[in-house]
Amino acid sequence: MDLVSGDAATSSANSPAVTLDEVARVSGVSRAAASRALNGRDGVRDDVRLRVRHVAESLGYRPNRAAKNLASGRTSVIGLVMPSDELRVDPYGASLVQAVANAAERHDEGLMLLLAQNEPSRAVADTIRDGLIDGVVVSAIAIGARWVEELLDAQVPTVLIGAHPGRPDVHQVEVESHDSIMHVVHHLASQGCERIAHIHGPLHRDDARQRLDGFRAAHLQLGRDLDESLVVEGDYTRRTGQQVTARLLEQRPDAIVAANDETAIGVMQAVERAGLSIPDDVAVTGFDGTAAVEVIEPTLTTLMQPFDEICELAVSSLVSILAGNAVPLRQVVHPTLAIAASSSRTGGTSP
Amino acid sequence: MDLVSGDAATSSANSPAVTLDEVARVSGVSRAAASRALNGRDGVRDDVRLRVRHVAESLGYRPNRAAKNLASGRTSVIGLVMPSDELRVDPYGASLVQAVANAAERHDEGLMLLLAQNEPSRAVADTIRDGLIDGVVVSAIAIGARWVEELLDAQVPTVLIGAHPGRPDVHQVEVESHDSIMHVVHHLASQGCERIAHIHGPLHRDDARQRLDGFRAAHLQLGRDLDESLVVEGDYTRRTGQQVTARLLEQRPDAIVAANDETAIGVMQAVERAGLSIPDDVAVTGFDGTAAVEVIEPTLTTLMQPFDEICELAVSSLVSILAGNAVPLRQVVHPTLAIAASSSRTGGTSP
DNA sequence: TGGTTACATGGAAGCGCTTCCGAACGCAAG
DNA sequence: CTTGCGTTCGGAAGCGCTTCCATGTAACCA
Repeated sequence: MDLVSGDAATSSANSPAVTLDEVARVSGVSRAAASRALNGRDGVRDDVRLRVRHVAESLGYRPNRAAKNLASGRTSVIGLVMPSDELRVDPYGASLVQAVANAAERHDEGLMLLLAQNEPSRAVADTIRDGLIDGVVVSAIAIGARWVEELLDAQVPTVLIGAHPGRPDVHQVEVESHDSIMHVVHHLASQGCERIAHIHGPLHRDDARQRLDGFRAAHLQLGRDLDESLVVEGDYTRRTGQQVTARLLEQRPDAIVAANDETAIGVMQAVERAGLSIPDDVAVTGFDGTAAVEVIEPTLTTLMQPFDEICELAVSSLVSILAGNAVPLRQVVHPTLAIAASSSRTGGTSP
Repeated sequence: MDLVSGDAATSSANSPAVTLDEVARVSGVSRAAASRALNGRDGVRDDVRLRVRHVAESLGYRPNRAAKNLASGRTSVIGLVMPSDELRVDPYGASLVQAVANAAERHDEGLMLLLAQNEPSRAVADTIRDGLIDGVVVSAIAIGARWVEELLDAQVPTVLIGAHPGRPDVHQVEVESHDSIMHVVHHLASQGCERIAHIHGPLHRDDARQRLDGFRAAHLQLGRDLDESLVVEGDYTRRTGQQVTARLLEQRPDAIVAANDETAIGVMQAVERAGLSIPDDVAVTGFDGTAAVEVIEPTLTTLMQPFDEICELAVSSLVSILAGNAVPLRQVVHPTLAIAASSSRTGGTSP
């Protein structure tokens, strides 16, 4: 087996790397002025700024991040914190990572992945203290875990993706759930569904509670009595969705509103296994709009989370906070109801 | 609840951060000596080193990464490069990210996510030149794309996850595919399967070709003539697996070896839709062992990639390369055949 | 015209760390 | 008692950047 000696220690350097000094010299100004010109600080005449910028570009100048960081105390790197498993287990996590990565890139911020295992708050806090990152975006999936609370207490600039009413002091970007689920129930009703069931998420999570409340509210609005045996608990996983549905079917629901897509997929599997047809025997809806729903059959009616919008908002808020600007603590984003085959009965009223 | 548990070690924003100077002063040595002591460089007596280390710990000293980086030219952060979509679309990508993140943490390296969109080689190269990261792990998924080739040419310390025979000059960690697929075919034969089909991946990828070759080799070994109409092309996606299978079933295969799990899941859907039973009418096997297979029914026989091992190897190799050590260019890791319901016929010989 | 304000500019002081290099020391050999 | 060598140590020079501050210049009003 052939070896290669790692002479790579000099990694970055094939060319000698242009420094700010050079840019300044070529531009005929001081390093201080050049710095100001390039960073949009004022104290530089416009023509000088333009000249410096032009020189920088033509020289292919790229500021050394480490130096910048050391001098300014800012890294232009943000962290994304989420439970280690989530990424692998739920497509929601993957969608989130991707969207946050894109948003970060758009804002010219690096993205460091901080997968939280057992006692991550310490690791994250350390990472920040070490000067590696400026702040973090924390996935809602983690909300409720003790380490998240610790992290929030740790004085680290943070934006939460997901609602966390227990911590109104922390910036959060949340997805409207209550009215959205109401909307879904109304849609199902319009399809002629009469016994609409709901598999909710773990109720210590606010999103789960919102969805359940919305489900109830819709029944109230429709003037229907809700059969409580049609409301059961899931845990956002496919497997549980499947198991719970097996039992739930005994209650003869003609529609099942799942709290998320993974659950919905489990529901569909269980329904089909029971020999019932979707949507005619049982309509099914989800929540999230992850890639998983694109490949399921029949296509799943779901509330599409605007991942890009959410993450863009989270990242831009964080950037704003880091810049010292005021940012609303709570920002709400609305999902889109994507009606597909799993809830479209031939006899139903189209919305 | 209480994060600020006493020691100055914990609070991040409040206390002024312990510097090397302080550690040195308290230890009664120069900053130079302290640096050497803490970094394991020699030129320090053992007792001094011990003392300094002890002081550093008791003070809760954490070196400022930016300063370290600026002075040393090393960042202790590595990048993970993969196509932007892959993370969202294929659980393989998610598994990989998670495993790499864990491996990086184990090696005390930060992990920066570099999701490649259109023209990322430039972005990645820039990121490195800016001094943000030392090297990259590149997902095989991207192999073949032009930007990868550019990246590989860019003198960036790189380890590829996946085989890339076209670039024997680049470090790569690959999963053995050829013999593994042979193994699968033999297993299917032992279950009484006689018309074994294969849906391979895009043949510009080496893993796809390896698997196809292994498939053929197994038939040779079994002394069987392979009906070429049983070999069809997929693209590693679920949807295509489904579409291709619909047609493939006309050839009356009694087993389908899919090139990866996503394809296999598509296959299973198509087979069930055709009213055939798995495994008795058609046995199905996959390749990867992502989380997706855990929730599919019937459980899928698959070759489990040792994600942790692969990524550990990739990261430790990269770290080694960065340290200037020699590392084998090609390292091969073996998957495990996990036999499950999708290929276990009641009449078959158990392995 | 003088006196003020307003702004543009460059010198220089760091940011916290690594590392080169010469000083100091100890010790064996000559 | 010297010489020479190996080792341990501290001084100091940066790494490339930001930013404070003193200086210089032009523009303004009275």
